[in-house]
Amino acid sequence: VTTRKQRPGRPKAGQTLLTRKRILAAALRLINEEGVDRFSMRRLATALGVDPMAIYHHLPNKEAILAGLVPVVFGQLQVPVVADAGWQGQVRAFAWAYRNLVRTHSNFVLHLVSNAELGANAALAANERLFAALARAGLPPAWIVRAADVLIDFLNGFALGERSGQLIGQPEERQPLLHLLEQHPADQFPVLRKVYASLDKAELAGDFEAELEIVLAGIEAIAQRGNTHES
Amino acid sequence: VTTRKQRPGRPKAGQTLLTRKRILAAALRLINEEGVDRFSMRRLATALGVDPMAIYHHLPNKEAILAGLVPVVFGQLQVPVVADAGWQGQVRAFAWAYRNLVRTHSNFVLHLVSNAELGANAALAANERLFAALARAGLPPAWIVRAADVLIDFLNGFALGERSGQLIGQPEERQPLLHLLEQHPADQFPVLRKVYASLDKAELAGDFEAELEIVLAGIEAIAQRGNTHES
DNA sequence: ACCTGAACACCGTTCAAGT
DNA sequence: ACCTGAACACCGTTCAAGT
Repeated sequence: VTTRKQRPGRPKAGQTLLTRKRILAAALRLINEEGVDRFSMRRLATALGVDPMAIYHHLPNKEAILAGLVPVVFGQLQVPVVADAGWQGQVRAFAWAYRNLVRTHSNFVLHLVSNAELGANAALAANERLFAALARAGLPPAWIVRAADVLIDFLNGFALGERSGQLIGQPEERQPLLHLLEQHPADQFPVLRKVYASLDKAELAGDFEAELEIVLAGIEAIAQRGNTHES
Repeated sequence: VTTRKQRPGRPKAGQTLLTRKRILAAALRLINEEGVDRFSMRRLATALGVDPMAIYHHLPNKEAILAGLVPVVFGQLQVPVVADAGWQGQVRAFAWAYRNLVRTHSNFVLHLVSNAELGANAALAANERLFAALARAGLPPAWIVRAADVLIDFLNGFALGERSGQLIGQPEERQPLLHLLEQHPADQFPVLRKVYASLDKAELAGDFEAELEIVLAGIEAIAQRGNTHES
């Protein structure tokens, strides 16, 4: 006779083990800990102490879990109100709040950036504050949208660079790139060598404040062009 | 007696079916056609008309295939030499070349952006030209690196937005966002509503040239600050 | 109503075997 | 040397069954 397998079963009769909320919370924790790639329905079920298929009773599929996480994460975006600051101060406040958010949920936001559709919901809540700040700069509507696009692209790109070595132009931890440079013949990439050679150690790290300043300066320049050209 | 399965076998004796080059070319074609997510060793083998395991004789694993694709793709980055242009003209030439590259291989570059490590190699070839252009602007080394970071973040972000609806601040095809806006109560997101309402149809599309102009204006402003503050 | 478990159609990769 | 095929440890998801 074969031995019976131990079944989990319900711990308390009539009581619900799983809820949408509990599933989403566990999913976000898993994703933050080990990334979206390693996140799976089966691992999520194990983390919840439940059969993999139990989840499907509360959320239709894996995509729905990721979509459900969007408002959970972006609901945490808290832009402080800075009453006595100009539009640049407002944009800075937004930028830092956004950066803090994507830092604490970098694995998930990373996935959003390259997938989208998911992000449209998040876009609403995030953009409202940013648009308001940019409107204060006196930009015409079309330029508000463009400035917001450039800023968010920068914020996402910077966040991506911080967590993963770097790609083409990501800040921070530039050592891998320097290491690669050493492996090439000395006559290759002269400009890169010269620039990096003249940086001190502190300057090798990505400087969020400084790079944000470039974007702000660009927006300001456009705003001023509008003031002199028109009205 | 069961029937024997037809075996593929080698078409011509002593002749090599697979090469690293052929595998990489097929992989890039597959990725361009259906994305990195749907790309698998088994599908690649099918496309090559070969047993899935045959590939492992030429490349050690899936990651090696993606890594091998980096020089293939970024080797195609061709920045035209614009002799009679200032630094802004040089940067514009780079920006357009980069944009064209990521457009034709958007699925792959998209994957690079959120993975990195892979990209360090690509970074070298791409950044050399960009750094040279930025050096002409009279920027100090630390600011060359920052300006390059901001520009590449913008270029990657814009490319991402073009191919996938949009995330938080991606350009082009803003209809999903507008659609979402309509589904919310009319008193929510007043600034977003006002801005989008005053845009005409043409302005709803992302404007690469205009957004690039913001970044260039920012870099220029920083370069001029340096000229007046120092030296 | 809520959960389980077998099943199906997929993955990447190892390893022994064929030619 | 180069390719095959069985096998292993995974996936997401459907569906019938249990309580």
